[in-house]
Amino acid sequence: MTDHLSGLNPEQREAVEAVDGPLLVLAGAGTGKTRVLTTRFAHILLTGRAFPGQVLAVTFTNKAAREMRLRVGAMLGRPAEGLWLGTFHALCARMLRRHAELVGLTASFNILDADDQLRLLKQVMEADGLDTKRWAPPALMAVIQRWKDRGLPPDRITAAENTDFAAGRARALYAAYQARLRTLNAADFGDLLLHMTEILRGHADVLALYHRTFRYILVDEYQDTNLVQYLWLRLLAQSHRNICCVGDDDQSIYSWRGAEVENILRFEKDFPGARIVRLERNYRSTAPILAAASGLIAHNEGRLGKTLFPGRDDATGEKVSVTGVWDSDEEARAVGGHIEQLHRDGEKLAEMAVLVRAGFQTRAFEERLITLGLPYRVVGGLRFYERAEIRDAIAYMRVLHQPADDLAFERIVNVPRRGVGEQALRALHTTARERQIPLTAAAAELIEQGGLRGKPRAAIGDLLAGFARWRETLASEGHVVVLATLLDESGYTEMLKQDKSIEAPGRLENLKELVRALADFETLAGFLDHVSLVMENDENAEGDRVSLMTLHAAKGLEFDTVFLPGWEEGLFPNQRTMDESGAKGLEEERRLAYVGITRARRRVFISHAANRRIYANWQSSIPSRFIEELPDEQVAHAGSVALRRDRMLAAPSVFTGGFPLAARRPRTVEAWEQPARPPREDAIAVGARVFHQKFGYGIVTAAEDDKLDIAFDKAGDKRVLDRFVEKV
DNA sequence: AGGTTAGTAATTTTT
DNA sequence: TTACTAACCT
Repeated sequence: MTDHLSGLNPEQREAVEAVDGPLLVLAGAGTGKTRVLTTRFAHILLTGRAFPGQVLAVTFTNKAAREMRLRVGAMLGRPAEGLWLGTFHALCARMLRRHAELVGLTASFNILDADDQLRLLKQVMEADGLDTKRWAPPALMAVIQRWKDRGLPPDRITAAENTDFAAGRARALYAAYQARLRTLNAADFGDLLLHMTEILRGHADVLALYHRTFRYILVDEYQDTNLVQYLWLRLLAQSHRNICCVGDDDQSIYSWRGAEVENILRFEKDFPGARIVRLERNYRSTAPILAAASGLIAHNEGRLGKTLFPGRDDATGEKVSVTGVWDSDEEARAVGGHIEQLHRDGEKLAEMAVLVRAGFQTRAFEERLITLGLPYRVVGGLRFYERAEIRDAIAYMRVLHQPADDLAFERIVNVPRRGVGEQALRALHTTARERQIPLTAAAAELIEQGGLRGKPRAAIGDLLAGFARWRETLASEGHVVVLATLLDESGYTEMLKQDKSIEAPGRLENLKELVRALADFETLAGFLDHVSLVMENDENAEGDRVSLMTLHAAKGLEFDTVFLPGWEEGLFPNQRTMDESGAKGLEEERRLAYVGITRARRRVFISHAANRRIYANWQSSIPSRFIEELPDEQVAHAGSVALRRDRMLAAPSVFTGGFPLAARRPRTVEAWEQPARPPREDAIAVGARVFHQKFGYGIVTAAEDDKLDIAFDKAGDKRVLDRFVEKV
């Protein structure tokens, strides 16, 4: 009976066993947070307090939800089914489909992604006669999203709130946007929470239904909740108050997305009599890493206050290394060299990560790793379902499934090019608006009545006939076959085959992958919901590779070795954050630094460059204040003494800007040089046509050992290692 | 309708 | 520097 409790430390055990009443678990980095949460879940079920369907477990990411499901299942000894376990958005979508009519939608409403949202909003703004050059749609989108984050529908926006955008037109535009969503039978991400909260607030019977259903509530990453998520939780928890929130105020790094740390700081006030358990024993990192992280985060005010201490006896280890380098190129070389050295000493590449403040920083490291021949993966970036070709294919499927999906139809009506331009589209829109019918219906009508002529008429007619045909294929052959058919018959694959750009072959591959992915779903509707809610991107996950990602993307992960480059004022802490959010922004940047350091089990390498290229020109920069804030005794300034003096002598004046290239001679350590490798067997000869993952197709112009000079069709002349190309 | 060019802007982004 | 958009040309 208590099997699942063995191996927990006293605090963890307390957090698991305090089942009744409100509980806040303050879980520092690496203190077994997930373990507590899953064990608590299993404990509730195993002690017979609730059936699986009576526990509501909320996470932020699909990944976290998947992991929890897996681990709960393992503890129960059977697959965990029938659980209300998922992300805020997925759970709300599931609930909202039951009560959609209460907010003017039907159960089969569409969930729009960021792209659709923006296009729709832009249309609304243009319809209102707003100059979208002067007033950027993304800016208004952000305003609207912040309102939704705070649980505010248009009618609850006060005049005082409404001054920011386009001289007070934001509220009216918001209302118009919501009206458009309703006519399209669609909801955006924010709506899932907003609608559900409104329903729970306004319909006592629905609220009572969920009070009866959910006897226990578990919440992960509570520090990242926004106001509407908090309201939703509070409504659901208000009768029994069996709510357990797990979080770490020191890891709150999403305030710019509407997250409010105050939610966690206020927990005791919101739930009087709440118990608070602190998890401070860290089982992940060495003592110096923990001390460095703690020393840094201590500079923040307004914390609930936790101190991480080593939970392992063997937690001695290397000091945190801080290195100053001349410029960003040297930084990339140094990091690459360290990675290579560690790899040669037997460390796994998959146990190393380079964590940067902003996405563009990964490029320098990518290039360096390519040169060194070290495999890597970039985490984040464009997700699979966000790629243009995938979104196009899905748009076709959406129209197939739901002919009234105007946004999807608009996306593909001229992709591939069919000669349908602005004119034709405007005619469709006009008819659709006048007759209050969807675009596809308007198109059919216009063709019938001769409202369209020439090329557009034939093209749109063909497309509509195509959809009719594909709908039959869907009925007879199923959704997997229809996608392949449709891509061929619409000319989409042909378009990509004709496309000579570097990306085209990859795009075709992605579409094949999409067809494969589609086979995992029983129905088209199920697949489309998955696409909206579970945008994930797992390719490249396999194999021993170095990880490159932003600090934000690294939250929740851990590695033996972590590289933290670019610790310079302006870049990290980021100037724009400080300009926009002042002292609060700085504290969030510091938490980001804290997250970065605490990702490491054994080694942390921080570096800062004296010169960095920003767009076209070089700029000199000074080390991040966070470096000074690290406790001295935990830090080893590797090689920086000489470099510091060097920098003082050679650094260009801020006023002169650039400096002669000759001064930029890096001091690359010899040991980092490329090790000799045996030549590969299927050696590629001069004149061979090859394909490179990053540079595309090209012709080999020279070969020397394992290095090839290649004239790429698009990317120009490059020298690359032979194992990165394949013969075609 | 579609391709070309000039001008502008450039974090982080769990869903 | 690059990437994207809006105006401009064919």
